[in-house]
Amino acid sequence: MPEGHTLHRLAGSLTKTFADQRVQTSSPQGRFESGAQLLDGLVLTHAEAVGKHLLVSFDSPLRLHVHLGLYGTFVARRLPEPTPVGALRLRIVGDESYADLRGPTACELLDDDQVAALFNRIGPDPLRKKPDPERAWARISKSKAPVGALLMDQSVIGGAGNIYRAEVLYRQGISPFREGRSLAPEQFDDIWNDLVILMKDGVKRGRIVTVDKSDMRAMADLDSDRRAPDDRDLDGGEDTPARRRARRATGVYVYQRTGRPCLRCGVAIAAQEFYGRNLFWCPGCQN
DNA sequence: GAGCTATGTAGAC
DNA sequence: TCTACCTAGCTCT
Repeated sequence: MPEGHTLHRLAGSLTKTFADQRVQTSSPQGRFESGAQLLDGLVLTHAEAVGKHLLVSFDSPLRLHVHLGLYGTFVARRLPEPTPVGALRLRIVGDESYADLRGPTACELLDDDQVAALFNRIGPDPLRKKPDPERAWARISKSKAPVGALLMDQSVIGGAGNIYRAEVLYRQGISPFREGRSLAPEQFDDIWNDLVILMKDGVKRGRIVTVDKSDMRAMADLDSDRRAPDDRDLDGGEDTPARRRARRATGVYVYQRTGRPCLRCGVAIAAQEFYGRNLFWCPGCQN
């Protein structure tokens, strides 16, 4: 389930697996049948990511555009290919491997103009080679919208999602409720630079870890009471699935850690629905 | 095995 | 603002 780092990792994996191979494509589910027919028999040249979008190029003017949405998957495995099961939108078969795409929000073919339009509507991506953070700052510095919402807006910054939003604001001690225009330029620079570090690390690891090495031990100690009786009584409530999830998430400071004490100030991590998504933050140290 | 939830977006209204 | 997308990991029974 992807933020930008997942897509960049996927693009690298698809390139490595299929580059310069003539591929067979099909849409067993039928929802991408015409597109799969157009791609069938072409040479896949490379894949790249921009924000949370994936673009796959072939020896053709058309490019495959995929957005995985909340629960799409695109997984490559070694041949032999198994019989398709369930809602399989697209299968790509190469010389030694195949890849299955399931449940995407977008799976379509784009021409050059449409690809250009896609790039235009996505903000600078911290994982691209030469992103232009000034574009993001131009939007944020003029906006009355809360910075917690701006960081999730893909036209402001491409690729950051709910976890990176929560974690980078915590790491920089900035309240998600502050208006974008109230940030100092240096604060934006710190957010951007931290995103670059965290997201690159996410690509490398294949998962999001935002806790600094120097805090790892303290976080583990903080969570060492996983089965302690008072764990159920942080705010007087019963144990819940959310709380159990939170206890497992030791690689992050605030995301899905509702009710757990903040590593730095001890105040309970807060959560609320915010612009239709769950927002997590520390009311003690994010101002 | 059933039920719930989630790292997201597009499109309908 | 609501709904579709229809996966997959987790918990509960």
